[in-house]
Amino acid sequence: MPELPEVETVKRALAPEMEGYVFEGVKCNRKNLRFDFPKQFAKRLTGSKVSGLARRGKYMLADLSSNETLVMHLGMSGRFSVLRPHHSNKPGDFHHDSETNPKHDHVLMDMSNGVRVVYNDPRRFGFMDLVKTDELEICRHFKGMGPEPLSNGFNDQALIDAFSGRSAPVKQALLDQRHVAGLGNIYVCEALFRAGISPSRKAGNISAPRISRLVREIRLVLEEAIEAGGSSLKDFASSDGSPGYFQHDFRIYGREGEDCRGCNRTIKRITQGGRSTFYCGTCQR
DNA sequence: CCGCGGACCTGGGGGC
DNA sequence: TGCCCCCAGGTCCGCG
Repeated sequence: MPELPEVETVKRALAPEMEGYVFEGVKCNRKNLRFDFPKQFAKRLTGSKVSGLARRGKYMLADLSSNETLVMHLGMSGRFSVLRPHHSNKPGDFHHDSETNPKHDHVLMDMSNGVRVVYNDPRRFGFMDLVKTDELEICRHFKGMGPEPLSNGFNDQALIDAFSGRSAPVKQALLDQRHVAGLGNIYVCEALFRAGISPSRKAGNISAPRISRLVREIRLVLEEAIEAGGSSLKDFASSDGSPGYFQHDFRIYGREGEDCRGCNRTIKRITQGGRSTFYCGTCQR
């Protein structure tokens, strides 16, 4: 369920388990996810140290001592689990995460601190890649990607410029990672509701003050979601360290037929670009 | 270049 | 119990 806040939460959960440690063994249980794994994937990782974890949009990045960066995308259903050796002391005997079906455990990463990081992804829309670190920004994943919504590069003028002349509905424009990075179906719905903007309105037809409001609400909703992820992380860490995903309290997403919090009228659902959009026809114009 | 529709996958839930 | 349809937090590609 990975939009920006979920990926950020996963990154924060994995950082203490991976940063500063070496890949001692890596195993792929199949040759591809959405795409083939890169050539010699496991071999190129093995023996390299993770100097740091980072995030760009919905991608998680692990900078390596080999001067490559491991690029990871969770698609729709990707999850990481952190497994620790069983108390039995038997080497290789790992506690199992009951939440996920082990037949979708596609990548196993054994770190030098004894932790095993497992990537599980039933739908296999996720993928992993290895890119030269100094070419990260020009690689196919990030070339043309828009600004980070929580950075200074994302501001009123940036979104005005990005939307200028666009006839696409603002819902679609916000999902386009070239305009702003990291938003997905949920947080686009939430941000548009909070900003009082109809998802069907043409992106190029929103006044500057309303774009300014949208910029502010995008930031706020993402910050709140990251905050919620941080608190759910504490709960998970006490059990098996599995990052997991959290239920944020959405105001509009998934609430078709319920009363709008703003006006008590019924929340509607439409389809845009083949995906559900939830909105209030009264509060959003 | 832009916008749109389909493709890629598996699993869960509801209706019959 | 099974079957069939719809739905799901993402992107990539090819068409007009």
